Amino acid sequence: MELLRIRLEKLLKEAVKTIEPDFEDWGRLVLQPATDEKFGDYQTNFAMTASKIFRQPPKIIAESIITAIPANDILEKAEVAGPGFINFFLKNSFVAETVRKTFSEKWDFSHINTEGTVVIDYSSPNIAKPMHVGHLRTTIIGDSIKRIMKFIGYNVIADNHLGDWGTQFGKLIVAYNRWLDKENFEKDPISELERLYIKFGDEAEKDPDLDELARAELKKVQDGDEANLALWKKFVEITLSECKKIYEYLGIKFDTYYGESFYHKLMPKVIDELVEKGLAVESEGALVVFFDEKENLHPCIVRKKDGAFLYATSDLATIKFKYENYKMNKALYVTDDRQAVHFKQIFNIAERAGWKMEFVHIPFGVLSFNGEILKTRAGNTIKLADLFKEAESKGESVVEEKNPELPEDEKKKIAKAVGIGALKYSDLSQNRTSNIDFSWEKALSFDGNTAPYLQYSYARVQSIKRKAAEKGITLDFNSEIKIESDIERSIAASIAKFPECVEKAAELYKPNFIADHIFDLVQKFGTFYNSTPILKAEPEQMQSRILLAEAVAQTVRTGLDLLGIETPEKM
RNA sequence: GCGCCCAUGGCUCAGCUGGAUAGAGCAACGGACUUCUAAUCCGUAGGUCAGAGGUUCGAAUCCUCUUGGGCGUACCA
Repeated sequence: MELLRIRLEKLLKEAVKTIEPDFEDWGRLVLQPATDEKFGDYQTNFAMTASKIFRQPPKIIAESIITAIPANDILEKAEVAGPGFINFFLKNSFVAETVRKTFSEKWDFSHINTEGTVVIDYSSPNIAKPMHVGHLRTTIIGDSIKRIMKFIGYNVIADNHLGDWGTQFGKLIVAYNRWLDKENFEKDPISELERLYIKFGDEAEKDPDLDELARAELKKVQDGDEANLALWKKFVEITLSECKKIYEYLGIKFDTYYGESFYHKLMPKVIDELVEKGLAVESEGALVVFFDEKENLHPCIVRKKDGAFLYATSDLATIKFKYENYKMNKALYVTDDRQAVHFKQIFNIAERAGWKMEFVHIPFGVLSFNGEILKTRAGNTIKLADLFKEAESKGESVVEEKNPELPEDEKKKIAKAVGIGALKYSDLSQNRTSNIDFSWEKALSFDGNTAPYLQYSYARVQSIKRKAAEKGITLDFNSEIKIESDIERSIAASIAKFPECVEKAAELYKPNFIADHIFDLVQKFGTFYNSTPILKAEPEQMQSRILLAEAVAQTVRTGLDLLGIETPEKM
């Protein structure tokens, strides 16, 4: 089904062509959702921006556009307003029919170029360090963006670019060889690795030579030293299996796990190519790429003086690999804001190397706790296991209170969906660029603009449907939805415009647009629900109202699904 | 020093890349459960959008400067 905006744009274009046949600057013709319902459904400021070109006052242009709009069955009226806006009011019948069609038809996003592959790099934990809350943002935001891109119709590959080849291995090997607690390692390998990592940091502060040793050990890994390679492999296996448990728990799936080690063998060739193309030159013993002065970027080291590769090298290798193995549309990177400069450098180098594709760094704000940035070394992290447990138990206590008669396993499932939903939503519902100071209270809030609130509305609709079924009423998806009140009109319009908000979310990589939209929809539904009887209405009215409620529920479910949040049938 | 991000009611945040009277949620206050789940709903109160200039029909949004915060700045990722 065509988006409403696209439908309307076509009409508008026809109208403009009629009054100004030579006009071609269609980029100017922007249709926006109305800022207030009293201004209708959509508005355009075209008449104002075109005023200079057409050499006429905005209001005159607006008037002639309105009269030139071809006959159609979607528009109730169009009005000139304020300094020259044109406000468009859609017919109730058209909006209602659009809502009804959402039950059987998919939205058509063919006006967006989705050709080729989109690779999205997110989560990407550092192997051998335990994941903590700090890793949650990239994971949750990345997963949501992946879902959104897929919904639009992109062919998406979710890539977990594991940090499995970096400095931490050198440090860990040094620590492992010196301070390993064998018993603990066998019992709980992850926590022993964490202990060793922290221990190394503490020791290195007293003895800076240790860092040098660590670098040497890392180099040995990268050069294929057997003993070190075996240790490396062990560390990777241990942490990766732990990470995968977390992903499974969160309902997050990756298509590829091409970590840095995967690209290692490609790196020398990347370096060769950069040197060949005159991009990388030697400086102070290292191999470095310099940038044009106007870029305002500091030089980027692609090979250390000891011959080892780094983060930049592996990212460049990744890009070259993508360029050669996929028909790339976009390469997306979801990492925190502090890496912005790194990606500017990498993208600039890749472009100069001729690895053509669209690069987007999708940054998010840094997560802190009590004002301090979370660091494994500082020991101020919140363990994911604790966070998840807390989320579930809070969910459990509410379910227990509201629905004690449900079977235990269902209560458990609901508790998890609600608790984890609240957690994910607290992050996804705000603009990703803001820095967040983690708060238990906020992360696990169930009231107001939260996932449980949205899930609750969904569950209420399911409950109505169950009650209807008990009464022997069957849902007829072909029957008409009749808009009988302002609130119903408002709800229907919100549902019909939902895909446009997904489109916007995809364009700007901002899941919070979706959260905003469904929250607004659900608030309206709350008003409707509390003021309008459904099951006690006359048969025809009842059918129409149930369908509208069902459309709300389906939109909420779709929206929450795009955020990676589940919708239980009861709660 | 240079660069990036940020500043919106008491608190936490939206604000769809310049639109009409700046919106929510918490918290506060007053109302609504013999009625489809009160994890809800209705209402009241609360703002010089950090400050000053500029751009224009029109600025929280764009430009410049100032103040105050966060971050990054060649061998970490």
